Amino acid sequence: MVFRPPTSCQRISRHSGQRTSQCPATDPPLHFCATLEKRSVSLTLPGSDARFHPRSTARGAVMHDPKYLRDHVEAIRMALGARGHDVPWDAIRKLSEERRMLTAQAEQLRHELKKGSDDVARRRRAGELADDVIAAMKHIGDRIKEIEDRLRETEEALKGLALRIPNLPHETVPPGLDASHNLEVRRWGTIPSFAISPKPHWEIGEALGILNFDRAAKIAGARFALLQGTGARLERALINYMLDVHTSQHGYREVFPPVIVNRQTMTGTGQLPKFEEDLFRLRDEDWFLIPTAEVPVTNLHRDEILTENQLPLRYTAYTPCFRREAGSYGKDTRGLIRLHQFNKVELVAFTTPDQSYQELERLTGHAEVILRSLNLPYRVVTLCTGDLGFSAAKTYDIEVWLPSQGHYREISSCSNFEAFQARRANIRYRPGKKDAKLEFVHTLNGSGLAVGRTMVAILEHYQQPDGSVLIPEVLRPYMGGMERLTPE
RNA sequence: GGAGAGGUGGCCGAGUGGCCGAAGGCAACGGUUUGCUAAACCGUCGUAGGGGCUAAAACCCCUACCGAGGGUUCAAAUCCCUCCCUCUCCGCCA
Repeated sequence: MVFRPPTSCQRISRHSGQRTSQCPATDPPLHFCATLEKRSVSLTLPGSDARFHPRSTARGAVMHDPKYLRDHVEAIRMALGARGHDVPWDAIRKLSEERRMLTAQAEQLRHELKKGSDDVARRRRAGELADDVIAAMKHIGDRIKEIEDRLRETEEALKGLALRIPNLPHETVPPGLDASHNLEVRRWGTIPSFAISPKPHWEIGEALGILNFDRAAKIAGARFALLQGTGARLERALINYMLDVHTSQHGYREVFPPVIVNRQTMTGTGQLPKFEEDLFRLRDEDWFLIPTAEVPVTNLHRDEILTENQLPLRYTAYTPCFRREAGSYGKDTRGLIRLHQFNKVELVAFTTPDQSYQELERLTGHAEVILRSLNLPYRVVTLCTGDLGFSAAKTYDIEVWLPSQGHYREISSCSNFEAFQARRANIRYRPGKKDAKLEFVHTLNGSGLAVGRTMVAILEHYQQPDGSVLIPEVLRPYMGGMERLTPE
């Protein structure tokens, strides 16, 4: 298996709107994902100027120039390397060409039909008969119907496949197979040494009486947690503290969105169609529980046209998050690390393309501020191509040190999606320059932070030999001045 | 859950079968006027796909789009059906 991350991604300034402003309610637009339009993928491909413009009309996605698409299918496939391993490229290419052909035929016939109809109108007005034209047009109308039926099928098939193509990694993303190839960027804080071996957070919490997993299992099942007393209050304190910092110090606007969303919303941010098995879906409805606030908050501006001077837009949201955790059997079965329901404060940003990587650094820094103020040691790693999520172009994971496990664990994940989500969700902006075309915004988000895992880190770092746990100073105002958790 | 009203361009809002990509207004942009601002006046002004011409644009031609999907018709924003969404009233409810 060969990994070919895009090695030299020279930017070419090209922007192009590509969709109508309507977005079918249950039929998300076709997006060949990828930020290709903004990058020249430097591969040995002829004429690959990296433009890749699917088109969508109210009928759905429609195809264009086959040679063009073929170039791009190839360019994307090469650039994705192993990330594109399970994408059916041949089928995409074949369907693309078919769509191109059918579109051309349909357009030609519609042109004739239009002219014929005008002719009928003209003759009627002149008081002439038009029966011959009417007969001919009737025939053409039937042929159009046939072709459009085939076209519709082709488009649906193509769209279904194209929505499964992941985003392209940014040029600064290190190549690699899996998490072991992630690149550490920086560390902060000192890893503490404990006189006796530090207890895991669930032992600490259960001894304090603030965590109860037996009851959670009774009322819900495995991978749920019950917080009690000061534990519940600490969770609430963390949420409030994080929101306060992000709104008053970092300039984010607080939102509190629905945690149940529809299929189109899930498709806009990239959870669907590929990852349905990771989501909780409501019975009898095309509704899903959100796995992260990224989903509703990024979709705030779906199908909207923003103005450049509105950007950047920065939102923060506290929501519960729900994940099936399918395929994680046996991992992190104890404690608060991996639950079906957990709390998270999320940061979401919309920017112009030229600012998004600056924004990624900024946003990551905002998440780090929380850890620093809690005095929790952490490191930042850049995910390698093999570990990168489906929709992301670049991701920094922030990992907090967990004393009981003796290693760093993810507590935040901050990503730039470039235009990938904006394309799927049709979020555009009008550049300030006169005569400027509409462009897709860039979207970003990051946890700031995962509340449950922050609780884990606090319990473990602030545990005392007598079984109590000190409350970090910045949280004390949120705890009624309380300085220490003691057995309840 | 019951009854009703409505979804048209960035926004508001006309438009009941052909000359409608769609009047008018607002906003925006360019200009004239102006001490500055404002006002007035003139002009431009939807999006996407394909093709032509280009070094690339501009520009020209074709096609699609009036909530979504389907139907009737030579021809649909306009007529019919289904669905989605919004609003109002009634009932129920945190």
